[in-house]
Amino acid sequence: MTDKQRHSWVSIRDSIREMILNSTYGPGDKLPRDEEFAAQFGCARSTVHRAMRDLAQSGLVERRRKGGTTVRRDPVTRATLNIPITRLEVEQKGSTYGYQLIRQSVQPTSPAIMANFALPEARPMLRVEALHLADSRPYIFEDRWICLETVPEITSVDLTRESANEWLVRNRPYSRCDLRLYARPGSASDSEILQSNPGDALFVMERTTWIGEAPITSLSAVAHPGYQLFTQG
Amino acid sequence: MTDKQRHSWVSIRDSIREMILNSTYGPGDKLPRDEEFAAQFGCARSTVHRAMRDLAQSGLVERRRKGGTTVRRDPVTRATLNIPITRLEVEQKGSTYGYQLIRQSVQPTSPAIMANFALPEARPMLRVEALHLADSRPYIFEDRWICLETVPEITSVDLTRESANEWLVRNRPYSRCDLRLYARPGSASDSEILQSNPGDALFVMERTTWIGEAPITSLSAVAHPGYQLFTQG
DNA sequence: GACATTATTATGTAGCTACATATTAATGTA
DNA sequence: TACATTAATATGTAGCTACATAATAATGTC
Repeated sequence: MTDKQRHSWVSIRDSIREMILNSTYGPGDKLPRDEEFAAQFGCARSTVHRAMRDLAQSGLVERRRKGGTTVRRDPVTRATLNIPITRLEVEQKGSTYGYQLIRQSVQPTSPAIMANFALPEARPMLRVEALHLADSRPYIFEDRWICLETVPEITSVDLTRESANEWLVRNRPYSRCDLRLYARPGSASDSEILQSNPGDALFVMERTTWIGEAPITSLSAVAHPGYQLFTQG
Repeated sequence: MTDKQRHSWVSIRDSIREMILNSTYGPGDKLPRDEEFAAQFGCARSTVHRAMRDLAQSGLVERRRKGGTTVRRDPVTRATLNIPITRLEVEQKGSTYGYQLIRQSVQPTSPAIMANFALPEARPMLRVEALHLADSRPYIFEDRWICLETVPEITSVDLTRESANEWLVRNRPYSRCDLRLYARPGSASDSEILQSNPGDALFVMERTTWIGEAPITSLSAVAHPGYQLFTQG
């Protein structure tokens, strides 16, 4: 009678990871088939499969049907960013949240926004410029474009009271989100809105979302000097 | 005889997501049990389970044993960052990669690095300052600390030829990675190394990794002006 | 030999059962 | 009433079978 202890997929995953890290299998090598691993570990193929899926998702191995599983030649660092509603971010730091609508107007899509959405032609969109505050100090300034064809209800929302950020996130789940992060020097208008000094280094988050193929919103959020973005382990 | 078409977990997930988005279930609401959904959709509980796991991972719902599944009151945007080896990043842009070791020395941990690792006391570490180049132009400058207790072999690696980035990623998989992103104005030494102008806005990525509880490396990578970080959809 | 067709193969998914685990609700006892 | 113990419950996981799918290898035809 063989030893029939239960193997968790986590322990299987760790065993395989260990083998990769101690060079039993090196970069580019083909790993045994799931079934072979299952026999080796004395567990079911489904358990190996789950372990492998996790390793593949974390970027350590690559899987292809028929092709089998190979150790990635060039491992990537994968990190998950958690971007909450700005109000919550502020409140979780123990600060008081404030919000201020600056401008709002219907405009045809600018070339930059068309590029973000990969749109071939301009569409009518609502452009909303607003400021998020923490303890009455500027926190994040957002310049947002909302597609009126996809989100017509936005015109009947009072954006002086509720931020477009909050309304959209609560009412319009998205199926795809593109993110772009970079630094840029603060302009004169930045320093006016964010009460920063001209030439300050500003952290910019550009975010574009779709539901299916339909564009929802594209925005550039400029944070106050000193802002930091973390991963949540 | 009931209609026995196969339901993929993806379609089940999308159906449930759709219900949440069209307010069949609102923020904070408790969703039916997996079994009930399974009966409703005419599929197995395991299929609903997989759909739910995905929704939970993407941040739309929260699951708790016995507590059931609830729609998150405050949805978060979750994005996965793909951070490849710097050499690959450069090569994938079609540029020629270059590498240059600037300084290397054994030092006791600085307070900032101790904080990154959450270490109670200083440990001997190898500090490596190096520059990554794209088409002979500065691309990313990294200031890296490597824990000698966890990675003693690093002392026998010729870091003038191989970057610590590459050696570590190939030889030392990690189990935990903390990431911090921010912008900071370039200092005089930055502008010398990165050939930037003083006052340029620089994008900084701080990365700290562990294997189990043991610290591996902590680094601050400063990118050349104009650098952008993307999510890979 | 070039190209279309047909096996082969390893991963991916759906469905089932059984049991594990965490957490809440119910119950019993001082 | 207060607190410990026990039952109930929804999700989580392991194992199994069967079939789907994609990609490669083998084969056949001109």
